[in-house]
Amino acid sequence: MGKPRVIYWFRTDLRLHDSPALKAALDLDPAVLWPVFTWDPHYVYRVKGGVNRWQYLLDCQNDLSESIQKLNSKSKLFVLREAPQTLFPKLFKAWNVTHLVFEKDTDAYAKERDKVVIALAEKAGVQVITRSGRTLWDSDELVAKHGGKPTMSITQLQAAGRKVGQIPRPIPAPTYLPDPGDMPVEFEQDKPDAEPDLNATHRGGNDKTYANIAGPNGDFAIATLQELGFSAEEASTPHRGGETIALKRLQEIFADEEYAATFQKPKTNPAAFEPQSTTLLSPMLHFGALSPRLFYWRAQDLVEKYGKGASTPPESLTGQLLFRDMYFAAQAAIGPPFAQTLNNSYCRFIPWHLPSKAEATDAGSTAVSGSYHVDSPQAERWFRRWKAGATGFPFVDALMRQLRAEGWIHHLGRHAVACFLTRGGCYVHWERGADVFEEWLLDHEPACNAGNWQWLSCTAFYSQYFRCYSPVAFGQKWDRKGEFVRRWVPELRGLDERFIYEPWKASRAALDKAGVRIEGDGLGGGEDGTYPAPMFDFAERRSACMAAMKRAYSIGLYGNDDRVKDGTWKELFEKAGETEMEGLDGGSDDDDDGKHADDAEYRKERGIGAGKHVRSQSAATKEGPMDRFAKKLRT
DNA sequence: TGAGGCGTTGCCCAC
DNA sequence: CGTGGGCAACGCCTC
Repeated sequence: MGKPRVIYWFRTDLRLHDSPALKAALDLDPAVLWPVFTWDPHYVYRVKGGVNRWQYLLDCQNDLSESIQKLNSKSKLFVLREAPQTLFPKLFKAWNVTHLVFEKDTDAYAKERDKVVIALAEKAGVQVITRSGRTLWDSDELVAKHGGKPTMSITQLQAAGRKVGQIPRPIPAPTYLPDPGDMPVEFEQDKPDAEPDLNATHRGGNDKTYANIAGPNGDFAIATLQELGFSAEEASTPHRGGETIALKRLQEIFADEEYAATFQKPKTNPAAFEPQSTTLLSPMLHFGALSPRLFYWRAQDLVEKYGKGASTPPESLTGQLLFRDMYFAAQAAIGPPFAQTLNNSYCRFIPWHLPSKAEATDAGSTAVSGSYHVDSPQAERWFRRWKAGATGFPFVDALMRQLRAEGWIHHLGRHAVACFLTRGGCYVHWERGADVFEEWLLDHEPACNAGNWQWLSCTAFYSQYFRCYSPVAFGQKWDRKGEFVRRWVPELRGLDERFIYEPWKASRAALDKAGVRIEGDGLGGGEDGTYPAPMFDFAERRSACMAAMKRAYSIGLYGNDDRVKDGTWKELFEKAGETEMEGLDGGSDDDDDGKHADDAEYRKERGIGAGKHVRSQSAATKEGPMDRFAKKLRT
């Protein structure tokens, strides 16, 4: 028996420091080691993500590859363009591989994929070694110590964590890497099915990802945005990825000992920009360019040194990392339904507008499909305006525009827009908002995204729905002068600070002076110099939503309830006098364009009469309530 | 056991 | 400018 010939498979651990899996690979004392990344078509085609996130991923890969080359000039990150499920059996044979080593992944798809790859490796006589490294503790161990149940609060997470044991200290980056072996790829390439391509709109149709298994030049190079079919010019974020930047940023954060030791998340400013008030390290954690345990111990050691006056979990820096582990462990226990309401026994059923369509899965259960019912044309329009940053509420619009442009907004900003879309304004399903965040956030982490949307919509983790973010007051609390709004909603730049959060209250003279007209719905590229009136009366929507939440809580259904699946939930809500619910929204201020062909079918399927409009607000005219409100205030 | 206190991050107004 | 109570009142944990 010769020395091991090892493939180290990089996935969501694009770093050299503190990698338990990489250490395990090197502990084998390999004769050869191939650092490999495979383009998995699931992420290329089936997970929606804008250009900014692809750029960030490539940043991380490029930086890692350079770091590998510094350790061994013969090596680098070798990128292969094929699905791992078909590629690895061929590589095992062609490269005469003895071991496959990788860091455990935690997401639903990745777990299934890895199960397949492990089975294929065993069949080929290749030994598989995996290590946990994505979280502070192994999520499966946390669940086991928590009685097999999801961790639904930070105290539960901490209790489970104490039972698992101390968070491991970070492992230093390796100081050497073995040479890679030969890399023949004279086998047939299995090309994936490129349809459906959820990123087609971002990609522009020039995708060449799978043209050549070893890349355009046959040298296993990191892909370019161009090769993946994206236009580099469309990348609009200033945030760039990579382990080198992550470690530098970590140094900077901890160089300011007072900032790091006394950090209290709820007291950081969501309207701060240049510089932002938090660490910007969440995307680095997502791509594995930064180890959460390195971050944790830097913070914890500092807090102990700092002594009195240091902040504590859950508000402190370490607290933020604990929340991340809480969501990962909740996801580990609940499984795929964690990302949805349906079949999720920990998620309340609320009859939000724009509910997901369900489809049967192989397992015979049902899962959400990504598309949704347009039960209310009005809610659909509110949702589109929310996504476009054209709600007419400047603070919400600024946040949504920053999110689209930069792929990052402050955590409290996420709270404000999430509350607004769901329980505190539009009464639109949290899964719609989660879809948008998935597409735009650089740090999109399925577990954290689903968990936070459930939190903010008061469907799980949190239940104080009467605490509602105001799109006006919340922004004002942090940024009285409206600098953040001016940065992202330039059409309002010249407006007096008395009106910057409520332009509908400005006089004609004040609007003229600022060079802005309150006009249109902000969709379809509106005219220059206009900004829309608010799309509804917030106070009215706030109380309608709160009353609806109260009824939904008293009815008390959860996502796994049979009545949720068979549609009989509707009777319960009608009996309770609910009007703010899917299928019962008149949406009468909207002349629907008939694009939503499923409407009629959906109403029929759920037994909802098309003419049964029982909205309390008087929206019988084309003029929305806010228009009247604005007029009243202007005169 | 039932009551009381607390929970990462609300708003508004009085003082 | 900071603080504290009311708002209307959830679920969970503790005593």
